[in-house]
Amino acid sequence: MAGLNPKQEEACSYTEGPLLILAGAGSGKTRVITHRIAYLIDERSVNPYNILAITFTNKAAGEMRERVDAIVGFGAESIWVSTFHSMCVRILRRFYERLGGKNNFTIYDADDQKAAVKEVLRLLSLDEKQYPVRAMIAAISKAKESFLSPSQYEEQNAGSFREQNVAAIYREYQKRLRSNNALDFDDLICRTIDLFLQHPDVLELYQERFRYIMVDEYQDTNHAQFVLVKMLAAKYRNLCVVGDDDQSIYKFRGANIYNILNFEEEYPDAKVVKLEQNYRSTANILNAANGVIANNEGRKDKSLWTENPEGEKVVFTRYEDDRGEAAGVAKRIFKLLQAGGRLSDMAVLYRTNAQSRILEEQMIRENIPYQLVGGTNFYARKEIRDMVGYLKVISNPADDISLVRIINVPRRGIGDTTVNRMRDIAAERGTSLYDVLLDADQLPGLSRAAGKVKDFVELMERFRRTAEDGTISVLYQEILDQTGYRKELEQERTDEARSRLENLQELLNKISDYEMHAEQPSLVELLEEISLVADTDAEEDGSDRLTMMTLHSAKGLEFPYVFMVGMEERLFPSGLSLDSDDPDATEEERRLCYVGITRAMKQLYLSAAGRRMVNGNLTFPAVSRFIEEIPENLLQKEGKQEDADAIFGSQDRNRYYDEWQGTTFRRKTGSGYGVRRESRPKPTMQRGLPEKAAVDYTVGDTVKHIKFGRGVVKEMIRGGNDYEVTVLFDGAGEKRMFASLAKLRKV
DNA sequence: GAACCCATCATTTTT
DNA sequence: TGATGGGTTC
Repeated sequence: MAGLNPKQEEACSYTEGPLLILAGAGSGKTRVITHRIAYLIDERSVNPYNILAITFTNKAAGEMRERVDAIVGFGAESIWVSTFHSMCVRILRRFYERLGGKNNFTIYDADDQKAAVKEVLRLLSLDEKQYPVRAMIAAISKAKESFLSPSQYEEQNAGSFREQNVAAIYREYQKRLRSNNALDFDDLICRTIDLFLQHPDVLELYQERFRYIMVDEYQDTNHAQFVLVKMLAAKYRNLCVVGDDDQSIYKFRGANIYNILNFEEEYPDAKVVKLEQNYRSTANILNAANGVIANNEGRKDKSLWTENPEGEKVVFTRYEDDRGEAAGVAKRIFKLLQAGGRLSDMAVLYRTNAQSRILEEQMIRENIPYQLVGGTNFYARKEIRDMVGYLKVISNPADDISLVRIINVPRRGIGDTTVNRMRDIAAERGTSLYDVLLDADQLPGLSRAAGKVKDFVELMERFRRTAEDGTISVLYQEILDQTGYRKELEQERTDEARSRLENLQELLNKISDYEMHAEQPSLVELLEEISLVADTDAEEDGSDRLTMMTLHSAKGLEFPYVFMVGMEERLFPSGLSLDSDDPDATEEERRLCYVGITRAMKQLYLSAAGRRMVNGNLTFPAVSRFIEEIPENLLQKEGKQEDADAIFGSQDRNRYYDEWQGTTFRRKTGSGYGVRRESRPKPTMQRGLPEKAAVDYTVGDTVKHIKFGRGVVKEMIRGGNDYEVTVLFDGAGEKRMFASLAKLRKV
């Protein structure tokens, strides 16, 4: 195991029984996981077929797959590298009938859920104000995660009138999903658990298959996922979980930090390995991070250290206002560029998406190319959702939610009244809406609309026939043309319509791409990928751009130069977390700060503004407590450090803490900034740099890879003592891999 | 059914 | 500030 430190090596070679790897930021976690897999196969003769590696995001799964392929070579493809959700889909597609479902089920995403809840609220005549859709979805999700059925939920909250209604919403929601033959994301996990509980033979099948299980980002697992893993690992108990409690930042979406904190109680015989050597950051940056996180209680005891040089001090700049901050960041970026830095080495991180606007405006003004990561994703766009809606109905006509979405898009004279009447009939008959449409001409009271409904069903039936014997891309084009969707946009002749058309073209590209690469393309599988793979897997256009994103999106990434803006009380840590009665809320913000700081490799710039526009209000925020938690000797402070003094003269800072609400002013209308946002550049994936290696080839050489065969080295980037090698293979196309992992031989 | 006006409301996000 | 959703009007 060349190039691993003793702890890493220990983690790789401990293969039997439960293992907890506490992997600090930048400690070479992914390397350990991939090496461990290789070790299992090479040294312990484990059949790759018996290995399961679970990650959280598709991106992580993709990267791991690539690295595993590169290091393992032949046989690697039989390792399951998967997200929780795609693993469950795969299992359910095979066995869902055992639970009485149909295996062509549709997966409902957040938007579909929202539509379903809204329908339920209307049905139950409940007020959206009192029962906000978001909160209802959260409540349902939470209930599912703790395996509470609607009735159990009702019982548990028997005392509360409101909760009784929530239970009713949950019940109706679930009923709807069932009759629509749809599962939401939580169902994917929970129904798989149901399947295992009700059919022990199926569970055993997978226990036998997955004799070695690894879970990455274990601190992000929720309760249901914990249970699922536990069931799978129950027989062989070869469960290795990797995570960092200090990087747990997703409590708000169900992550349960106790899964990792209590792992040793759950598995008393567990071995614990701590990876505490950081290879990423300078000592100053790392110590700043340590200083901040030390203020949290209830964490696993560990302290990151590094052999890296001390480096520059962490810079903290207080700007007069938010615009000044954006300008200051831009100015600093120019300085870095002059000194030979590259934009792709820099990132600006912020707490809330709302902060991006002012930064974007500044970057546009200064002609600094940038990319936003995250934000609205491709599949959330209206035109895409519409087209996907058509595909969903074609694939699963029972999907009422999607049917209602598209039945009058583009306008075809089937208005709300008609739809509601037909829904009533469907409810009466106990059939799906689509079944009602099928005999629209027999229906009473639809006189005028009946013809239009009939036209629509005929259209849909034609699509279904195409779906049966044509390709998906042909079907897609047919939908675009025969519904008049394309024509309508073409006639609009606005920038927006043009961009929508481009997106529709992009979707076609994705579909064709899928058809070319899938082993056995099917509409069901395509839709599954669309639902499960949220973000556009970025075309890496390779152009040199600044990256801007939220702190959350930055997890798992690294950049030589990092800017963390808006280091202000009530922005970061967020006001909501400070007002929360949950003491962990502020600790989670601190972990988020820790995550942000540890993204930086060479230089970290922190900043705050003395005046900031928040939700249309002018505020005078105090400097974030996190700044004060960084040891003074690591900080280089710039700008006016006093708080609202800049505006109010000499007032006590703490007064502004207390009275911040009193110091906000409503902004008068009319001002506004001149620059409008351009269409957003598409998000691009970033990947981290690894560590060591000695190589006997260089750019231009022909090399051989165990799996991909012959190829020519196109590029070698040094990262630490490793090389990131880009090879153009004769068969497999261009691949990037690490010299230390890929067993490349010069030919 | 579409265009407009007003009121309301604001973390973080992947699957 | 801005996005969004509901209600109103033509």
